Amino acid sequence: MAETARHHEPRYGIRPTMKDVAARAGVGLKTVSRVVNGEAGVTPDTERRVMEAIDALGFRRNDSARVLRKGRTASIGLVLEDLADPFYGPLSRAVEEVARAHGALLINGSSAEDADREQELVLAFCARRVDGLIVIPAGGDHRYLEPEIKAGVATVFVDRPAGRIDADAVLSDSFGGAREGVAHLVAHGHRRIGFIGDQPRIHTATERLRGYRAAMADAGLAVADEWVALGSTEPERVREAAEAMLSGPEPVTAVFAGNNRVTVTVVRVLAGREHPVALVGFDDIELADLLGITVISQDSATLGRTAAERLFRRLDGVDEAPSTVVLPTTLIARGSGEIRPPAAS
Amino acid sequence: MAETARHHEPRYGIRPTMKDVAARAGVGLKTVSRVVNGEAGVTPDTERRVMEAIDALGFRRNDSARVLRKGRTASIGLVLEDLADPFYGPLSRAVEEVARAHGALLINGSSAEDADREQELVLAFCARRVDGLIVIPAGGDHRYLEPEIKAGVATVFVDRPAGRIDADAVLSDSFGGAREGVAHLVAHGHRRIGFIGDQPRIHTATERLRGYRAAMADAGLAVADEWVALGSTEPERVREAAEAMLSGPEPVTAVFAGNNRVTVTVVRVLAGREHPVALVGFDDIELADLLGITVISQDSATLGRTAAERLFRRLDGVDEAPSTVVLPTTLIARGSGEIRPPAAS
DNA sequence: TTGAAAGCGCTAACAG
DNA sequence: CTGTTAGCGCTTTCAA
Repeated sequence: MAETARHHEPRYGIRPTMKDVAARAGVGLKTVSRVVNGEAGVTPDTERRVMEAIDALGFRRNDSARVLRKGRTASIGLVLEDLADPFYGPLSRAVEEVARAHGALLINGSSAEDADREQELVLAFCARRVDGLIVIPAGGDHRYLEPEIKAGVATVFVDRPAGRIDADAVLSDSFGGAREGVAHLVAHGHRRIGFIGDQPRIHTATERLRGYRAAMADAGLAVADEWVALGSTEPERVREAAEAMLSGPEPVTAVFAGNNRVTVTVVRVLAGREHPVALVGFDDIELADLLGITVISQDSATLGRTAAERLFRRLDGVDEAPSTVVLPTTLIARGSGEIRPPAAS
Repeated sequence: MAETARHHEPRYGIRPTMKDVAARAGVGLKTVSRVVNGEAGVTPDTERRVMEAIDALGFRRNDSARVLRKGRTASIGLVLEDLADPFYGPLSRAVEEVARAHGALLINGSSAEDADREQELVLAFCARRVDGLIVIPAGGDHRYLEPEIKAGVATVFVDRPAGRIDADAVLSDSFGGAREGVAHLVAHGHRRIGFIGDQPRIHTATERLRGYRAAMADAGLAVADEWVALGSTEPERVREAAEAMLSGPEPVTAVFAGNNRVTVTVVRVLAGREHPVALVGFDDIELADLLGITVISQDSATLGRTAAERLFRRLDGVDEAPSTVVLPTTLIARGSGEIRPPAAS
């Protein structure tokens, strides 16, 4: 173990290669490769010697070189909006599990809802030669992906469809879910219902708004402009929007919240109010059961798993036309959505 | 756009290389490399021709080859326990932000609290030649990392210290936080306080238990065996543990929950009970403000950011002895921790 | 300003 | 069963 000649110790930052292992074990380079990759055709004795050399040297195969030679990286890239959002954690984890089952690693990136950043991440992943890409798009134009897809990078969009290209997508039923949620409020006697959602450039936001309008139309109810607020999900903005539609001569008696961020803030606003206001939110939230929040639940883990499975099916060579899967949502009644409007209303 | 000779179209799955770009632009390979990497010494006219060829061919530099030559990958690996746990989302996101600021990509993996899986992930990351590693350890022995660290892979442990090697670590003050939380309960009149925590092999679990015992000792209170339950954070297990210590002849009048998973379940258990029981939980939880849950808050994003900054300082060549940073926790009183024990107690 | 040649560490193809 | 050679796509070095 202890070497006397200090300059013979492995230098810091230098990694042994297969060549080094081969020299130490007194075998050929290819034999080392065989052992490292568990290929057949190596004497147990030779294998043992190679193994010893590997351990002694602390050898670890350089996958960059391997990738360069083999063409495949056994890794996939996931671009989402914000890993810190509790909606994306389970999604990301589900993707990871599927990747793991296929022996692939996951590279992650948050676009922060910025189209340029999305593109930057996607292209960086492509430069790393990920085998496939799962994208929750921030931008609305994905033609920049055409050369990549042509080059064989499998791509699946999740939560929102791709823009201006034909690609696989796995979505939740935003329209249907919102429609059901708003219909639920209508069924409990509400006539003046507000909608607070994310920015209109986000597909799910407009789909949910469409669902809201459909439900109102189904019930023969007009929608006042002041009842609809699309924009950032920053707490201040949501708070202002909520307070605006809850005051004035004709306040709403119920609110439909367009996503988990909005719901959380609306719950806080409503908690500080005298008269109860009904609420249904899109996306389930932790502890919503204890707070009695009625929600339209979408399972983000299923979204991720479904997308990842589709991706690997493509990587396994399945060659069918791109298609879109829409996953159903579930209404979970817990109280807040069953509050009736004040009698005078 | 439309090519008539179908067999002249780029074949599916084949990517253009710098050589292809060079041929098309009528320049040398190195000139393409210069343009792609924004190096000086290229005529604007030449550059334009190269750019055109790049766009026409849909060329994207192969970073595997680049890495093989340069030695650095501009990527770091993050191994955590479970990306779906809301505690790790912000941590991961914070690491990502720092990495981004340093031009590095993030490879992510969940160990699922399994030591073998942790090692598997870490070594896979090392094979990809990540420049650095941020690890939330699941296992207790990290000697397998010695060759990697010797080879120059910067490594920082987060949330829990490394086992059997000397390495940088960024931790929360589990001991001090738990001690403060339990002291808070004592200050509100409690004498019989339960502790429900994670598995004893997890460092933070035992540290928090130590803090609990210290606070009890500080107050001159004995701890009955039935008041302490360490184990899985599965809801059923936590529920059973909570119900056990809340029943019997001498039930606890307050519970200290060892982490966010435990807190969530305990809150559910207590919600179904007749008499109020005090609760302080380690980790803040979304909507805990609305539920009035008193917590010992630790900022997981700060944990991640601090670790990542330290990692990049190492990568920038700072060469000091490994050290441990302990971040303070904050008690946030919201009601559940200020409930007093029943008078008869 | 530009390009030719060498080589990073590995695997594929082929020989012995 | 084992080893040799070529070459993946890029950057480095050096020469023009």
